[in-house]
Amino acid sequence: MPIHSLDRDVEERLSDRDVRYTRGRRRVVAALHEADGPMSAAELHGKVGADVPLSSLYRTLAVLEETEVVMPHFGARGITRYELAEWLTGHHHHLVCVDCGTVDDINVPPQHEAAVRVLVEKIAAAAAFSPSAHVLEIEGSCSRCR
Amino acid sequence: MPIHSLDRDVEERLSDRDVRYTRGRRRVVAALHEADGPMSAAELHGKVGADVPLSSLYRTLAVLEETEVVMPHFGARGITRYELAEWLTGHHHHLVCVDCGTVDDINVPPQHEAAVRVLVEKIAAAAAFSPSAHVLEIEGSCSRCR
DNA sequence: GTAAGAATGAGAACTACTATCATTATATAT
DNA sequence: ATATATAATGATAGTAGTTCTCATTCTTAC
Ligand SMILES: [Mn+2]
Ligand SMILES: [Mn+2]
Ligand SMILES: [Zn+2]
Ligand SMILES: [Zn+2]
Repeated sequence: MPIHSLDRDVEERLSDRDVRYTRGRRRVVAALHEADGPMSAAELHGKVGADVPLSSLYRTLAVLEETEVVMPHFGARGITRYELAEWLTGHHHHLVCVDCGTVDDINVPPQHEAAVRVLVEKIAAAAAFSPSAHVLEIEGSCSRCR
Repeated sequence: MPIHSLDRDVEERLSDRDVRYTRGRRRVVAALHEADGPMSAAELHGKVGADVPLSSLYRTLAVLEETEVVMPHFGARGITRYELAEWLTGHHHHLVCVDCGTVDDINVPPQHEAAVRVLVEKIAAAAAFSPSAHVLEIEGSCSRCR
């Protein structure tokens, strides 16, 4: 998705909720748009510039999470990373580096995704659990660590 | 797996690495064995008894993690939960409650597990990534929250 | 038993994150 | 355009979860 259309979508979502889409918030959304996987507060701090205070960054992330513009990811080494919500990016999965913790997005072709969904339904049904979503993460060593 | 055979396996693993299998460590392993999903340090503290200091509990968990008797799980709301490693429990997946964060083990019948593995291989291959493991978590509301 | 090394307990320290509050920016009304 | 109300921000203090330090106690090997 091009940045301007993303920006328009986020703008609309925020204005619907009477939340302002300020310069600081735009910078975070842009940084997440450029990223190729979820980013931690510290990583974002480096990317959007250290002049943005960490407290503001955390608050911005909290606001964007409440408005469902971003989603938290808790999958690696206990640090929270954020990514744009799937209604903005499309559903996808992750490659997680077991050595350094880096998380990269991976797009799954539709037929495989459909197969995953079917499997999840079957597995959940056997436990009388009705799934609202699934998370599939593939672990291995990233190119930097290999 | 019965507790005494689990205990024997852990004992052997630790003695192979010249690490002692002490009373405190046994209590943590037993608590994890009785649990039906990964447990946080706080939850374990409640279960093994508040007389065990938290610092000792954390250290015990660190030792058991280094020796690969337990594995950390980072999937819910940023708190680390521990479970017995899969060489002790068998490979399995998780049902994660999106409301309260509870994580429950779910066993996947072999044919479905095989299908998951095949899918993971295909998806990873498309990204030139060679997977060492996969994590499949099914999200929904647990029985308590429903 | 004694000596050496390992484990433990108490508490300090650290890191990621959250809350507070005074200041600044923005939006709306006039 | 100015005034007023409200929202966002920055600096900083506070909190929760986790790790580190070090003195003491327990185990193991001799
Ligand atoms: Mn992602
Ligand atoms: Mn489990
Ligand atoms: Zn890596
Ligand atoms: Zn629940």
